[in-house]
Formats: sequence, structure tokens, C-alpha cells
Amino acid sequence: MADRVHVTLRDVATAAGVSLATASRVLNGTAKVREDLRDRVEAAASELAYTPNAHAQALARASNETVGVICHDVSDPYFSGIARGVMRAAAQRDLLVMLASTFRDSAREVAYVSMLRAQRARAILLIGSGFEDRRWERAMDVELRPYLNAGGRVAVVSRHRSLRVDTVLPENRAGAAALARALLALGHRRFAVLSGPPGLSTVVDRVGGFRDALAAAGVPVGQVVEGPFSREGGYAGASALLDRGLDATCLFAATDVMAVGALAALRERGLRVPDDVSLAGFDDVPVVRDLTPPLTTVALPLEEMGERVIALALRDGGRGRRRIERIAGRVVLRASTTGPP
Amino acid sequence: MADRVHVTLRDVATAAGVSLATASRVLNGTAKVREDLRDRVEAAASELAYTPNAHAQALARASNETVGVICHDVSDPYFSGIARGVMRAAAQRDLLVMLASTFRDSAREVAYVSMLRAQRARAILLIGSGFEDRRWERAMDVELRPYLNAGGRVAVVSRHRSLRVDTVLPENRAGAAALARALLALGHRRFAVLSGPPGLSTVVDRVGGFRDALAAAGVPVGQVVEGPFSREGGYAGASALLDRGLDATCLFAATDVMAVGALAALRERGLRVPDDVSLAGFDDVPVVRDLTPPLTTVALPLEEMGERVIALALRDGGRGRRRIERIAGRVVLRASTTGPP
DNA sequence: GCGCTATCTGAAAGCGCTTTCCTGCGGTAC
DNA sequence: GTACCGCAGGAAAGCGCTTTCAGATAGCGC
Repeated sequence: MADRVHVTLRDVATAAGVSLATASRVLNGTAKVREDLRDRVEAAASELAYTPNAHAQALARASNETVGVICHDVSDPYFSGIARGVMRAAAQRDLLVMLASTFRDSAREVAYVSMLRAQRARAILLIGSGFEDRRWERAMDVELRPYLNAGGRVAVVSRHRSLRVDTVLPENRAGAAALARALLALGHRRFAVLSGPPGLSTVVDRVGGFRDALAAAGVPVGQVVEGPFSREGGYAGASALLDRGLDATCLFAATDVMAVGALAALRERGLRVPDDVSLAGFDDVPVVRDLTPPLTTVALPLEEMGERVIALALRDGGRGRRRIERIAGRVVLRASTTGPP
Repeated sequence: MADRVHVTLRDVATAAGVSLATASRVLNGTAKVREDLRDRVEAAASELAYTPNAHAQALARASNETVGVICHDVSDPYFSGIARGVMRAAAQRDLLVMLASTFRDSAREVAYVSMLRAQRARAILLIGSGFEDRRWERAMDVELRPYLNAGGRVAVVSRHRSLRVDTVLPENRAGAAALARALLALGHRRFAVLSGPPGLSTVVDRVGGFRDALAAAGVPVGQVVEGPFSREGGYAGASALLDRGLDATCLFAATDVMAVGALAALRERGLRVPDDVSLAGFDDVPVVRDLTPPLTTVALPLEEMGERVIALALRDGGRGRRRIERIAGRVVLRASTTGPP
């Protein structure tokens, strides 16, 4: 076996005693080929362990079988849940997924889009919030526009503003409002909110929806602290609240991951959940039902969202107006919430 | 702007009034080019929003800047922790990561290796246990051997047997033994074990190490149940144990994820951890410190393992003997374990 | 047996790039 | 002024494949 060198279609054709064209036709099934030739080609291919060079194919066919996915952090359960759905759907379509983590660095996100563009990925999917950065927005536009013009597909999930592309969007506002109403129904009247990075549409909608529902009931939203969408963010936010004196019977965290951090902070300070204070999150990432107490939250079908976003990107008609698919959230009351003390 | 068509290097060269070769040289910095020409090329490239076709480059250069990663499930925190490390390291090297999930289907794993081979990925990284399947092993060998012969790099992490390639390997045996000794020191003498799928090296080593350490202290390992490496597996295993009457003061689950399921089952049956029974896991995935009680476990540096495996694959000298990098685990005693009741 | 058509096969062009080879230029030494 | 050298830039080959186009072969009706 030749070392350091790949078997090419030419090798297969030679071994089978046919032309390159015939070998290609056999292996792709693109045209009828006499049976004995076909057999010889197939035998030679498997004998030589031939694998077509995907780059050569992509070049010749001017298309390829990959999609790119960009998220902030694969090990955040919100993203990995969605990514799982994307991968499942991609597998069904025989697409290869290139997954990149930005680690919340906007420059890196732009760089990845550029790389995926270079790869001529069939579609580029962006998972999770964008950046509040004018420069980023321009840079992104510079990358995305030519890609779209060249027939590339772009879709985003759980990201709303700034990029005018097809979108899968959780109904954050309605979900948060429904959660607020459920919490009001439990009797709470004094709330505190652990909000995410200001300006992100997810934050604006969740906190806004929560606030609106309270307002509709004549209840003012109380203390609000902002912090990153992470366990540490939730921990720090809850700690800050506690430091300045928590004046609420119920705490709403904008994401489950933040709620996990908040729970830890609460517990460290000796507050019992839900006896002293109720706690609710948003997303229903898998871990929250294993917390003690299990977390009340707004459940989002993460995997389905992933499947939807890739389907949306690949579906025809992309050059028309922007399509938005809305995903409803479902309030799940668990033991982390109860009536006020 | 031309629609449906990509800007090529030829377009840039024409716009700049230079030859293809010169444009290539400027954009790659591979040779000295007169300053005014260089400026013109750069201006034209950015004017046209040119992005090189990675496939054409890969073809012409006979190499490319991607690595493939195959794991069982991105949304399992063990894998996503490792994947995070891989991505961080890949980003530093300007490599694009193609990540595939097998969903524990061995045929799909083989298919992915084939696709990554077709992509001429610089390296293929396999995360997590292999399959106990003779057919799979042969199929894998058929794919991997030509890839290696052609200069491809393959490395695995947390997988030991059957594939004789470079490996990053947690010291499962030693870690489990150390954990067992710590548990013995707490006073436990009756243990039950939640084991994983039989035959997997990870299982063999963890359960074996645990058992050996007990044996060294003259303590027999008690009940053992097997199940898949998942929350459901842990839940079912613990339930089975409870059904047949749990005869142990301490339960050891082969992975943290299983321990999470076990904890839920235990609690559902009214058993308190650690008062009625102590519980320990393995891996130290992020969530376990947020459980109540926080889980005693053997901590593995997941992200570092990811960084190590990609470094190992890309490091030269791969054609020599198989290299194995061992990763030590560290026993972390948390509140889920205490002395026997 | 001849001419025509319907199939199948092979030659060759071309996808977009890199890289080798070669030409032409300016500069230096004599 | 001539011969030589070094260097920058262009022409062209080639990476491995797909696909068009044309040629060859077989099959059919007369």
C-alpha cells in the first residue's frame, strides 16, 4: 500500500481498466454503466479502500455537504441541547456539521463565519445571542452579505436583533409573562430579577415580559441585577442582591444556568428555597430537574429548536422575506416555587 | 454585485490588473511583491469581499485546516467538557472543528470517520468509549488504516482498547481505587456499584480499581448492576438495586451522570443521601457540585483532556509506537458521602 | 445487408487555487 | 558598452473530481 498518499479515482479507474469518467459514474450512480464494468470498478474501489476527496468533489460540483454552526460555548447545556438537535437533523440529511465555539468573543465569531464561508458550507447557523457592538455588526454584515448573495443560507436561533435572517425564536416575552402570572397566582407580590447582559434581545424580552405581566397585575418589579449568562453570573447576581438586602419573596433568573448559580448563593447565605424565597428560571435545561429543589422554569424544546433551525436554513425560498418561526415555552412549576413565606 | 456566484481569485487579479499568481502571492504572503501591486490586490480583495475557496486551496495544497471530532453525544457534560477543550485548542491553532455525534450508534461512527477522511481532516479525534462489536472494529480498521497511511492523525481520549492509536487516558483504575480507599476510611464496609456497559475499558477499569482497593482491605464488593452511561441508566440501576433490597451503606456510580440518576431514584424511594446511604461518582462534571448534596467524585480535568488529545494528534512522531498520556484523577470528597449510618 | 437511432464509454474541459518554471527587467562588474 | 546575475511577475501545469461532448458500438427496421 502506497504510503503518504491518497488513493484517487484515477487509481481506481486504472485498476478497473476503465476511464475516469466511468469510474465516477459508477461510484456516484449518475449514469447507467455496463454491469461487468460496474462490478470491476466497485471491486477496485473497495480493494483500494478508496474514499473520494471531498474537496475535489466540492470544487467540481460547486457544492458540498457541510453546515456550519456557531455557538458561544458547547459546554453550556442550553447550546449543547440545541446543537444536539442540529446534529440529529444533520445526520439524517447526511450533512457534516462544523461546530465552533466563540467563547463569547465577537471577533472570533466573525472569524468563524469567514472560515465557514471559505468552506462553502451549505448553511451557517448561529446559536444564541449576538453582540451589542457596532463594529461587530458591520463586520458580520460584510461576511454574511456576499455569502447570502452567493446562495449561502443563514439562520439563527435564539437571537433576534441586528441580523436580518431567518430565525427560530423562543417566545421569551410570552413565556416570561406566563411564568410571572403563575408566580403571582402563588401569592407573590415582591419580586427580584436576575437579568442577563443588557441589550440582548433574549434579556429584553424575558425581563420585559415578566415585568409587563407584573404591571398588568399592578405589581411593580422590584430589584433587578444584571450579569453574564452563566452560573457565575447568577451566583454573583444573587450575592449582590443579598448584600444589599433582598426585598423579595421570589427570585426570577433569566436563564436556568443563572438560576443554578443563584441557588448556590442563596443556600450559602443560609436561605432556604422555597421556604424563605422562591426561585424560577427559564429554558428547562436538563440539569434543573435534578436540583434540590427542582427548579420551576419555562420549558423550551431545545432539541427541536435545533432541528427547526437547520430545516429553516435549508428550506427553499430563503431569498424572500425574513422568516421567523416562533417556539412556545411552557411553564413548569416545580418545587423551587411555593407561596410567599 | 454578481448574484449566486462566488468571487474568485481571478476576479481579484483582474480587478487589480495583475496575474493570478501575483494575487495568490499577495494574499498568502508567500513571496515578495512590489508594493503598489500588493496594495492594489489587497484593495481589490477587500473591495470584492473575496474569501478564498477552502476546497480549492485544500486541493492545491493537499492539506487543510480542519480536524474532526467524534463523540457520542454533545449534550452529555462529559463529552462537551472535553469538546470545549478541543475547541479552545483548535481556535488557537486556527483550525476548524467538525464535530459529529454518533448517538451511540457504531455504524454512524464509522460513517463519520469515512466522511472526515473524505474531508481530508488533519486529524480525527474520538472521544469516549468504543463499541464492543467485532464488525465495528473491522469496519473502523478499514477506514482508519488508509487514513493513517496517507498521513492522517488519529487520537482517542477516554477510550482504550481495540484502536491502537495515540491515546489520552484517565487513570480510571487508580482514581477509582483512591476513591474506594477514601470511602473505606469513612468507615464503609458494604458497597454497591452502578456499573456501565460491560466490556468498555472505562467500566472495567473503574469498577476493577474500586474492587481491587476493597479487596486489598479485605472488603468484598457487594451488589453490582450494569446499565448505560446515562442519567436514565443510573436511575434504572439504582431502582433495580432498591427493588432487590439495597444491602450497602455506600453506592458508587461509574460516572457522575449515572450518579445523578441514582440520586433521583434514591430520593424518590425516600432514602436520604448521605444519611441513609452515601453516594459517589466519577468525572466531576460541572453539575455535580450543584446537587444537593454535592457529589463526592473523582475529578478529571475534562477541558485539559481535550486540549491534550488534539495536541497529541497533531504532534510529530505519530508513526512510531503508540503514545499514551495518562491523566490523573483527584478524589473530591463532598457532602454526598459520610460515615455509614 | 444497409442506414439510422439509442446507449454506453472515453476524452477533455474546467472547478479555483498553488507553485514551478521561465521570461524580462534592472543593476552590477568589467 | 557589453556580459552577467538576481529578482519580480506571468504563463501554465496540476491538485482530484464532475460533466459535457463526441465517438463507438449495438440494435432495429427496411
